Amino acid sequence: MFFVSLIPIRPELPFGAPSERSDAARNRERLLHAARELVNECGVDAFTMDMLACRADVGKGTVFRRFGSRAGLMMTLLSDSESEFQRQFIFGPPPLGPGAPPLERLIAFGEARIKFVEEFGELARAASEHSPQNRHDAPPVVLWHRHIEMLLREAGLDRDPWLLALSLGASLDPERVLHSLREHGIPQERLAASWRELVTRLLKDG
Amino acid sequence: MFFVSLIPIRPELPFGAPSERSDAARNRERLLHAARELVNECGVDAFTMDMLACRADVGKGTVFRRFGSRAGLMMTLLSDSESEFQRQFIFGPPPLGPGAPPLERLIAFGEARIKFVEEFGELARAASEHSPQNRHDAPPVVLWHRHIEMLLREAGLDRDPWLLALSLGASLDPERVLHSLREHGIPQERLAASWRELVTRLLKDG
DNA sequence: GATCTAAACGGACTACAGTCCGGTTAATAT
DNA sequence: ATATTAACCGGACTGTAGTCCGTTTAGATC
Repeated sequence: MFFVSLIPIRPELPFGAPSERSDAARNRERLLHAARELVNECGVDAFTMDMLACRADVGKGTVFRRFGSRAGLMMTLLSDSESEFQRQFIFGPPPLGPGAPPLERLIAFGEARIKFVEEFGELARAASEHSPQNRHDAPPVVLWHRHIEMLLREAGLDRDPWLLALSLGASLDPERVLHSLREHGIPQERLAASWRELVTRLLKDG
Repeated sequence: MFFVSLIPIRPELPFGAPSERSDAARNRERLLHAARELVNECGVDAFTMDMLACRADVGKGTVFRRFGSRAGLMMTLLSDSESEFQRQFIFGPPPLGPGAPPLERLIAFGEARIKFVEEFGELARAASEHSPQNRHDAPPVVLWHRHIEMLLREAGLDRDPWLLALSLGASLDPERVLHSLREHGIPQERLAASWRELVTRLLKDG
């Protein structure tokens, strides 16, 4: 059994916080506000960092100092939703949260993730674009990967559950799921059913 | 049973080929030669289209007229190896080719794909970068996706084998496999073993 | 309040993919 | 040989992410 704690998506101020300067704080708020506005107005894909700098009335350098990259900004925008999702599968009610048998939790996890992607997929995809590092090793990704691994272990799959979790996780990748939903028009329910089928077969008789 | 034919990776000259002009042919050769040279010299990631145009002593417009995009060029560079891979799992000897039971073919397919990525992964990744379309719907991808689907069907998995094949395929995605190999230092054999475990469990008692 | 300094700022600059369009040329017809 | 023309060519141009560095300023110290 592990000890899992919520992982902050974008750890602001690494440790002994020398507390943010007031102008910096003001600009961060302005930027986040403008970013949300712009994403609503023209969508994630048409959104550019120049537009953001302009709208927030701030220099471009400031934007990048704050968020590091376009992907970093997207992560920040996603951070609250991602935390909420984490909260649900770690502390929430069963079958997603603890209390249900591992197979049921896995099924629920897939379903929930698919819904998450339906809602925030564009952001999530943009958050890992142009960076395999972000895609595979970002804190939230690592966390739900470990979650799957733990459930596999509980279900008695002891043959390299880490890699197995990686494979399962792959099929829930935002880009893939989004592509199935949007490009192939596959309904959420069918994706969820396929996931259920997959993990059910996998966990059958330990 | 389907009728499968080799899919040309980059269908040169769409249909009623009006035959390429001689200067165009010359330039295509020059470009391919220069591209291979440059990829060898500085690696896929450092490779730029400007470098290519310069090295081949050709205008930039010509490069893009020929290959459409960076990803398109990478596909072209990959095309021969990809065709060879296709040949092996469609016509080659068992267990990869026809003749072995589906589970064994599936296992062999994963192993072969992992080796392929070990060798050509950087190219393959670059060929689908910046384009979910390329990543998921490029002809070779569609082909091996259908191959997996067929094997699943043969093995008696009739519950939405198309989507199941998509999920399995996801774990063989070049970017993922490459990331495991290079970033996490996971040896090829361990990936292959995990794949074997995955599909074996999945196909157990139809 | 004056001084100091590290942090934050802004916007010009670079790198790269991809587009555009006026000029050139290979192939064909005459 | 000459004319014709559709395909081809080059390279200047655009859009966007990300960097750099001289300037400004918040906030702490005296």
